[in-house]
Amino acid sequence: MNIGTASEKSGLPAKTIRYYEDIGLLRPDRADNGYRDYSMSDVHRLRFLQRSRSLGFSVEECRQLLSLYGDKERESADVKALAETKLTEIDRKLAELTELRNTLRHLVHNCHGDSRPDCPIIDGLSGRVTQ
Amino acid sequence: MNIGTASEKSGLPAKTIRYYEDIGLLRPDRADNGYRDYSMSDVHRLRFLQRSRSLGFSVEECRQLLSLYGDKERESADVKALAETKLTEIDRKLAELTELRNTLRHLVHNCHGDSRPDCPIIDGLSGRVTQ
DNA sequence: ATAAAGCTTCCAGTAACTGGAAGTTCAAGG
DNA sequence: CCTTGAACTTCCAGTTACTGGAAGCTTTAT
Repeated sequence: MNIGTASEKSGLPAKTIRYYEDIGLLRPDRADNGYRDYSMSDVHRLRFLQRSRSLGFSVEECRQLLSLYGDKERESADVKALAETKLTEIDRKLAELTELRNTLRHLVHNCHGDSRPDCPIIDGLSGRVTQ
Repeated sequence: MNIGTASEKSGLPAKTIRYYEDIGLLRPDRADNGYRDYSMSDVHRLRFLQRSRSLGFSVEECRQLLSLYGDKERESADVKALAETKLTEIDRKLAELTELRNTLRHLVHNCHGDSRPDCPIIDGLSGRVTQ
């Protein structure tokens, strides 16, 4: 499929997809006319990149995570260690995101129509800070 | 407190904190010696920035979210609408992050020691793709 | 008193896109 | 068959969000 279709399916702009190719994150085929030709497997990689980038992982982290996806020696110890490191990171992000959501939800439900600007729950937006 | 302390408490490098001041995300006091002087409220803002940036929100989105925090007209309709938009976004991120974690966990637990490289659950890494 | 650590500004460099120009190829309508 | 517009190509420049380093001032610790 052409880059436009891959863009639609992955949720990434065509520009970004070409950029990811430049930095070696994927290698789509080329059709006879010179157009890039994406397989479903390419689209999976792209969709994965879209997701993990939007969740705050760096491109280099994504490259590592993709190695889990593509690595033929997936049972090796360091690949497993990498996955576990990332799992811990994801769990931390999940906790932070949950906290952020709860606070925002409180803000929407409890502060609506209240004209006092010193609503104390707002402090929760910043999470716990070590004093 | 000095920038070093604020850096420790917020989890942001001093460089980044100065940068956030440059682009108008906070305005710490200055001590007589010219050093920046951060209040606990500044640290809350910084911690909030640290969290939301690491979760994939852009600086401009963070600026908006901070307006929820600081806006004295917090009961206005558009501020509430903004909070609700962000809530939806956060819920989507939560779902994606959860999926990513589950797949990765599967990968770690089910594929360890298995030398077959075509483990089908790996496909889950990229999430559902519209065919 | 002096050295090291921490602060200041400023300027340059990097990461990860993003926009636009200039040209080629394809799909649809006349 | 011709043309016109959308989609594709490469290349280069610009933007966002930092990040590193120089040069110099202030504070803290021996």
